[in-house]
Amino acid sequence: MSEETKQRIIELLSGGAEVSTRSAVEYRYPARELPEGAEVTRFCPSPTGFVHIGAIFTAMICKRLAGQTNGVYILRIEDTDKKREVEGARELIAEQLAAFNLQADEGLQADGTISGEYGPYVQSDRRDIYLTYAIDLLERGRAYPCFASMEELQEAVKDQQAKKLRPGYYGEWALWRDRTDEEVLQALDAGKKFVLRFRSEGSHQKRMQFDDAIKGQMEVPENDLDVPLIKSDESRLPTYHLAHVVDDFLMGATIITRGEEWLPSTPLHIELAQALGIKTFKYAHTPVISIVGAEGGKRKLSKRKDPEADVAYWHKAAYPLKAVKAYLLGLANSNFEDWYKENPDADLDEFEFSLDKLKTSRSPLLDMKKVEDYAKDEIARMSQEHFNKEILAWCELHDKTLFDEMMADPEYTKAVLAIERGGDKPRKDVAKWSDAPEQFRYYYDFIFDSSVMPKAQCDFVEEVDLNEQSDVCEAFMKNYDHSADKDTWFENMKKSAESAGYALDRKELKENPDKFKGGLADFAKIIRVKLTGKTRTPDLYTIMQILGEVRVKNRLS
RNA sequence: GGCCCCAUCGUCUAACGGUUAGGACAUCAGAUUCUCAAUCUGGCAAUACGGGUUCGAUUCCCGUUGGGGUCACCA
Repeated sequence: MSEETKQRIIELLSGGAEVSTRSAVEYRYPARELPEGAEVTRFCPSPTGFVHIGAIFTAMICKRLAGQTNGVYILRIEDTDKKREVEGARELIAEQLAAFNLQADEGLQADGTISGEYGPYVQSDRRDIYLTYAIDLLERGRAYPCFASMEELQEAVKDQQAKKLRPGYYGEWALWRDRTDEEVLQALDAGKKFVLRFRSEGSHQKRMQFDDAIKGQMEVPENDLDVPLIKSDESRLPTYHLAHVVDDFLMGATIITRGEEWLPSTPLHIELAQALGIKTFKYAHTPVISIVGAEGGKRKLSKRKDPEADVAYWHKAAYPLKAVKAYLLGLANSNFEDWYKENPDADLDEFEFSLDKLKTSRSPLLDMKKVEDYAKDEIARMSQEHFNKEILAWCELHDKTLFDEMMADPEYTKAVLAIERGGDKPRKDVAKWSDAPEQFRYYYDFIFDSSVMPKAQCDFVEEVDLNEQSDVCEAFMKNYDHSADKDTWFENMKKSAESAGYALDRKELKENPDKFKGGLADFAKIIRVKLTGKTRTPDLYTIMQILGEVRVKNRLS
């Protein structure tokens, strides 16, 4: 291609503006002064308004890798696709990462500011930099304009499929790879849009090798695709491929941690780096988190079908995020679980993370039950103070009625929230803060009375005869003494149960089931449901003590 | 379809070529002076299949089957 033609293209790409030379750009990005072995990692989400749980997984790995080597963890925003960008998404990403304690050392910060000397950290702000490298490639004959329309491209793919050939823009299918200057000039004159494509020198017949820090030694065919480097629209923004290589080179990334879905395009990225004359990167392709689909079989966690794929879900349900992170860490490193058991109070960042242990992980399935298990443990271990704070904070935001009731009598609420917490065997019935209403609303008369009958109670009413219910309550109240201690209280309940026709001895009940209306457990169940509207609660004595005599009497009579 | 990755309980996983194939979650049973998801005890539960190599294979090799990823001017 003649110099003249190249100049025309450069002018079009840059819009006539001066474009820096590579050396001028690279001068602004000096080598980092970091200790031996320090890793510079980067997490690069797109601002689509959706943060995938798998992204948190990858971000966590990035942060840990940098953290434990005294390196740098960069948060870069990849917004080269303006069509997909959602307003406010950038802030959302920063906030959600911060909530997981995954704020970056460099780049976008939780408060929306940007820090670091290797910026800009938003790709759309780096357009001219990409242009510099694209033009460098063009000048050296490693890039060329392609004027093919979408239709033509699709046509070609159809053709390839019909001929059972590998689809793609390569070899003889690379429509504009070997056009003459005249043809290019003609297209330019006609004002046709064009993308700047990479001129690959690879061959699909030849094989190449690279080492993946997680997958190990890989051997794959070379890249031979002439992929687009710069898009055809007036933004003149680069594609991911160019942006990745340029940014990570300039920012001094030492390891590219990214989802496994990038594995197939790694040969391309390696060739691109070579074409630019820069050192190729070390890659670590992390497994993708999956879920069992309704159709059966594993599939990628999808944004539309699985609410839990979106990190917003975890925030909304208000799981303690440390637990979610612990679960994720356990997925990544199987020895984490043991470590965590031994160091339950340690900061998760103290865990020595290893990429190596990810080798056998293949798109693990998200196990909500296990996450909840972690969450319950986490909450059970929390200090009472912390627990109260979280519960109240959630209620204030999401259940104002309950919150107001709680605040109306702080001492009472304090007692309610402390039930069966602490000690060796704390209850584990709260897995997320949004469980609060379910767990605590029955302690408050206003809500207990005004709310529709809780479901447990509705079912129960159908099961147990109404008269029987009042008989049981009556019998119970006859012997009820609010000031009695627990043992006495229990003895009194037994007395009441017996007089109402319930068996005290399980064996006896088993032997003569017809002689009794039920066992002591059944008796207690009726009391429990009348008192709380639930079939599962902490122990009755404690509840009654906290509710107080008046409430107990009101509810049981 | 081409290319790539992967194959141990339902799930996440552990096991220098020699283990009664281990753990965690889930599940089931029993225990705990009333419920319970808490606690304790116990149970069920896996090396996809077929060939090699080897005294010996979950482990190494080959094939089959199965699953996943990817083949965009999306990242």
